[in-house]
Amino acid sequence: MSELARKTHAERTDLSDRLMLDAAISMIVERGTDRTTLKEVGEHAGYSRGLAGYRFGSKAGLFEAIVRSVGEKWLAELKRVTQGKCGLAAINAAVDEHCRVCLEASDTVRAFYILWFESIGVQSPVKAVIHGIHERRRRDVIQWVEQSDYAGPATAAAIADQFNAAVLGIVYYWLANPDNRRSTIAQHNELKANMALYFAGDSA
Amino acid sequence: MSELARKTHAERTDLSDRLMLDAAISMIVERGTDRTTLKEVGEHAGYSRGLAGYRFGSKAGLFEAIVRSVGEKWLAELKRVTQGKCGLAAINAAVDEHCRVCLEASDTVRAFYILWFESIGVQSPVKAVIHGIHERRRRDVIQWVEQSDYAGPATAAAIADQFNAAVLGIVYYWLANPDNRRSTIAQHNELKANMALYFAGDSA
DNA sequence: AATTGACTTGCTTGGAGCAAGCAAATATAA
DNA sequence: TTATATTTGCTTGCTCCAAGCAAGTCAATT
Repeated sequence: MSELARKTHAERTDLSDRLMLDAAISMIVERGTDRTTLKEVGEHAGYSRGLAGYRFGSKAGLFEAIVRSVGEKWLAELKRVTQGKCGLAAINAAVDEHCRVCLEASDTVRAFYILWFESIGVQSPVKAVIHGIHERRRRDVIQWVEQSDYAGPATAAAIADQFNAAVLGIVYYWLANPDNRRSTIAQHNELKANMALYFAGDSA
Repeated sequence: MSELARKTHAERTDLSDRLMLDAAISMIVERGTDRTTLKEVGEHAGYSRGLAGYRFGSKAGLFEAIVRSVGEKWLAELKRVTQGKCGLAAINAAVDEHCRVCLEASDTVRAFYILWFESIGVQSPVKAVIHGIHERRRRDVIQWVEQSDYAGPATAAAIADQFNAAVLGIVYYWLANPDNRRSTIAQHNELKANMALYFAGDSA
């Protein structure tokens, strides 16, 4: 069915969408968002100059589409590995999964986080999507803490913020030093150890 | 001496440099780096279209100059407030100073961190400067830990990485939610509390 | 007086984005 | 089924504007 010939409209757009998103992800990882041009996204995907701009409306629209599609898969995966867990067990599972994905080092995730960080300075559609993802992550962590028997001094929200800040910081250094696998692993482990401190002497 | 008339060469460049850097910082905070143009930086500073490009060589060069100048002042300030301290005291002083600067919310610092985060996706001169700043921060924290009587299980490097990751994560959320002063304060406080956990039961 | 250095202006290049057009796919009618 | 109409995926030609370069002007230095 992947002949050059006969395709339904839906199949055509699905295909060109996928090809262009893949092309864009590669280009973002290789040369950054600045030097990723709509023209080349279209052409690398095997289409014309103009298709990426036409399909996604603008460069920001293209980036938004990437963040949306990757973000959804990512959140679903995190949900899966923490299913039925709470407290430190859920946190550990989430950190492990996160570390695994970083080490896997797919262009997809790298591009996702590059767009995440770059969205900070602009009033782009990407920023809104990221904000939503962040909020969902935050709520998840709060829930894990609240459903556990944690009874320490820090609020669940404070722990969640601390946790998410740490994850983001770790991601930053991972992006900056992609080849230092040892450090990536160590920082994830240290985060788990750090979170365990909250749950260590809390039975009082 | 700030007449329109007679200026020495050094005075002229110093002045135009400052004016253009200020203009650029405002524009970055207001509209993001993308929509900050060399043309408007020059014009907003009261010069011609072309001066910013001529002076800084390129847009990346302008951004590098901003990160350099802000970064130097910033590191000096951090050095000042932690002078003679070590261990948790130094960490607490650094966090307090960091929190203070965030709450002050000067365009300068905001632009600095925006450029910091955006440098992640590119192979820009900014990235190298940021990397240097990060390394110095890391060494500082390691030193603080090593010079204290800390004797817990985590290495000084691990604590430093954890600390810097947390700071960066907090900065991210501060940039994303600039008006939420309570959260900014809370996260800084939580970071101090978190770091205190390392030093709590370590006398063994 | 000669030269250096600050700053400006004119120009080229290239990407973003828009609109008009072409061709393949779908809907409608005989 | 076959013929016609319409929608929709995709392309091409265009305008606009920022980056960056080179040649020029004028003030400051020697």
